[in-house]
Amino acid sequence: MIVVRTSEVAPGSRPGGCVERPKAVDCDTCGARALSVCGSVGDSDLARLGALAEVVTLPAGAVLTREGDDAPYVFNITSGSLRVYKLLPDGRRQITGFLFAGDFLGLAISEFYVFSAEAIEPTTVCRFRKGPFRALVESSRPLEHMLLRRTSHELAAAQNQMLLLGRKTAIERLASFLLDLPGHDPARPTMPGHVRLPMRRGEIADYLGLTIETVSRVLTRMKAQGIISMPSQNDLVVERPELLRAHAAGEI
Amino acid sequence: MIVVRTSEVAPGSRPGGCVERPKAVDCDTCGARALSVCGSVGDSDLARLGALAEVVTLPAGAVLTREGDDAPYVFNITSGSLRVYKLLPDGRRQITGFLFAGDFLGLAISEFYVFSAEAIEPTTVCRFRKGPFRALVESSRPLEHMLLRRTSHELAAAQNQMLLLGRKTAIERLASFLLDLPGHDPARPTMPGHVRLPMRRGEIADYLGLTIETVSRVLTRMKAQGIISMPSQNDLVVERPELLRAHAAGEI
DNA sequence: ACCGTGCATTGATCGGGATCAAGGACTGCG
DNA sequence: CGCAGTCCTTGATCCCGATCAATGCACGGT
Repeated sequence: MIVVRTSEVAPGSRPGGCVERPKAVDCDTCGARALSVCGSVGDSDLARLGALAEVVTLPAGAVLTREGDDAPYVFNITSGSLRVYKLLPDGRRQITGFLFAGDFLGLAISEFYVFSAEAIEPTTVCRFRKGPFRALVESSRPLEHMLLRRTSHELAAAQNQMLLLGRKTAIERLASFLLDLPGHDPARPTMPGHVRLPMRRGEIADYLGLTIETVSRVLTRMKAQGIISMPSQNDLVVERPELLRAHAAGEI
Repeated sequence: MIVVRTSEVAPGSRPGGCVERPKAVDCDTCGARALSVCGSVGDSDLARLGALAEVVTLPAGAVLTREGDDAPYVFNITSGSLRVYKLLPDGRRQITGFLFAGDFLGLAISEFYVFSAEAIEPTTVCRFRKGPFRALVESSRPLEHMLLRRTSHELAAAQNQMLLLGRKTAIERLASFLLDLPGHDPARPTMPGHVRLPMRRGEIADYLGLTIETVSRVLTRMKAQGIISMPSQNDLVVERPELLRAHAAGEI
């Protein structure tokens, strides 16, 4: 039995504090469409999707799902970011993933949520009732195909995370994490190597199977070695991507 | 950088030693059919599946796939067991799963294998060329549906394994592992609580993110506490399932 | 400007599991 | 049967990351 500092458990969460403002949905102007499952369906199916969708606006810390609760919805993130996690009875937390605009939540469909999900920052999601959504999936071949593709990719990512959690050292975990974050694709018009860290140290720690202190120490060490720099606590610049990649692969 | 005892890396593997004996396939008499994706398709699709299938017989230690290799096949296990794993360059190994009769390998489909897979004991699999298999999936709605269901379940299992690897203690990991192994469903006519361990200690260790020594010590401790008994090295009886469950959940 | 609060960093110490190192047990084979 | 090879168990010691404990820092409220 391991006692966990209670402040680490879902720090900003306010049970039931999820502010919901269902609005009319306009998929045509949705910035996340190209990134999400919605981008794979034709016009008629998109109209049906839009008819099913409710836009929900979440303030930072709002609870979207709670592990074990009845699961009436699946979600598509349109902006912001979420933490998805599982808890042990004594409060130990494993964050299984961070979700960003375009990501889909609810692939591991079951009668009950098998994870909790909370907004890290102000976030908007499209919410679908599971029943009608399933019916739409039944009738839309491209949508089901896209879901299978996405689920397969998530599974592959999960297997990489198992390698990380089971066998990598602290610095290798951080290096892998920083490379996986959005912000490395050269297609984007942002500063190259610039990575935004919307989550706190405690969330990084719970994602990587480490503690806050170790995360902080490793980041400090990386700064000292010139591998990264941090303009602010939540912004990071990869100065030596090749070193980061070598660490991530366990080659150093 | 961490040096790994080379004997731990794929101990019994013989590169290229996969003995292949393609035979005519008779799905009707296949004992694994009820357990596998094949069980979900109608007679006509089953006939097409059977036409695509090649039965491959693997001796213990044979290599089925190698991470990074070109991936022409997907597989369905009909008997025996496999280890599926990923390696770091220095030989550290993370086993992402053990597969048994009825399990499907190749859900995380890509152009290249993203994992290695080897037979733990004498094993038979049905092998399908990826292209024709995909075409069949395209044309069979129930098959695609079944694949999505299976992939979703695997994803949920992977998330549980992340919790295990990131946050559970050694005894909690072993307890969870023993409960997840086949042999606990009351439907089966075997001795209740009896579990077969076809894999070696080193494989259990690499699955749970531990070392051989720790696995051995924890099993010894569990025996001393009367939670389990071990008639032989590869056979285990759960004497106190409620204690095992409490440990697995992290409640002790 | 001054706190108060929450998060991040840094330092000192601890401990669970890794590593190092023998033994012991099982299995197949001459 | 004896022997070799392989795997498993057990003991001694070590070390990476956890834990305990301040301190630093940014921001918001008054």
